[in-house]
Amino acid sequence: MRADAQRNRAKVLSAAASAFASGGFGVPLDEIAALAGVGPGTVYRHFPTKEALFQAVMEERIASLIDFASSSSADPGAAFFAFLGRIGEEAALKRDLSDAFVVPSDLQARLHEAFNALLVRAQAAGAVRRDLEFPDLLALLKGLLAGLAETSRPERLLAVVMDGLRA
Amino acid sequence: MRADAQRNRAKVLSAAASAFASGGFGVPLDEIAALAGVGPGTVYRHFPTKEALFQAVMEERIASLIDFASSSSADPGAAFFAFLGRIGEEAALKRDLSDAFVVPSDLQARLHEAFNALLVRAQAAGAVRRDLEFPDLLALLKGLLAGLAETSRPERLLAVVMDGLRA
DNA sequence: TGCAAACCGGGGCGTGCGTTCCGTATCGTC
DNA sequence: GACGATACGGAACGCACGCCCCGGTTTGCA
Repeated sequence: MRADAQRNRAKVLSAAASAFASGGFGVPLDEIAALAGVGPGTVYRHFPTKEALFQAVMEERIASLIDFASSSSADPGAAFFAFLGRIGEEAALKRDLSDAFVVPSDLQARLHEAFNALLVRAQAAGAVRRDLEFPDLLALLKGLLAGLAETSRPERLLAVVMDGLRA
Repeated sequence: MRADAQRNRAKVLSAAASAFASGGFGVPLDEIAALAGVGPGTVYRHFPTKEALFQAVMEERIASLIDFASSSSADPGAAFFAFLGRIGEEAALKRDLSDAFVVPSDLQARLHEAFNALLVRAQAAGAVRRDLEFPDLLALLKGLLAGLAETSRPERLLAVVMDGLRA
């Protein structure tokens, strides 16, 4: 790969990271290109589609989330709520995390899987109410994340939902 | 008003009601026109803008909601949760209710006001946790409504949030 | 029944977006 | 230093949407 191409790829990635973080997946691609000091065509040379760019940006963050979920503590309940808290923190700062649950990709699938595992174990341990299935939790989470992005005190929302989830 | 104009206005309103209910505010206006068996121009003859049409459709439903909130029972806590339940029921059936909280209009303002009053009284009565202000509740509700529209068991989500809201 | 006013339909405009194309500039090699 | 391959930029395309306009039709009153 040519040196300038490598440079531009990096610039695009970093511009996309900050643009997605503040505007979510919805930011126009032209805006990302402008922020990177590059034409839209250049973006498309490096990433075949907008979703691919989004996925590239989210890759390590999601992987880290999944790690966090997998390397959970012994207490399933604590692990579940810690994960929820972590997601909440991050979503309050960066708008793109909530889109990572919505925009389809294999990242999304892996994230769902990890989260589902946490839920099942927490329910088995009696820490989370049992009358809740994963799709319900997902719908709730999507809504919560959307709400987190537009309130000034995300901890409150998170606290409400967490309390509601306890068995 | 000419007879055919009256007929068309009614057809547009009823088509819009069903279109908004199943697709939310986002449904293309051309789709509503087609459903009414009418051209887009005709829709704009009767309603100056898409938002005006939406508002016309929601008018009585929102008014009924506000009535429900105002003519509340003696117990502030019960009134608050009954209102929440009512909203949840309706939002589970019709996707447009959640947009009524988002699309700006005087309906939106009146709805917010009524809901805020319920919250304040329920908190004063000790039925709802006090570490929550109206904007927080609103953000939570928006998210919840968005989630309700895409889950198969809306009662679960509603139950979680309600339990989380209790003092 | 005839005529003017009101209304209808759908084609068309402007906008914003994701995506593609291609003439031009840049890079790396001989 | 020159030449081929590679990458760049931004103009252009296709699409979807909200909204407007105008030629033709329908309506209701005289």
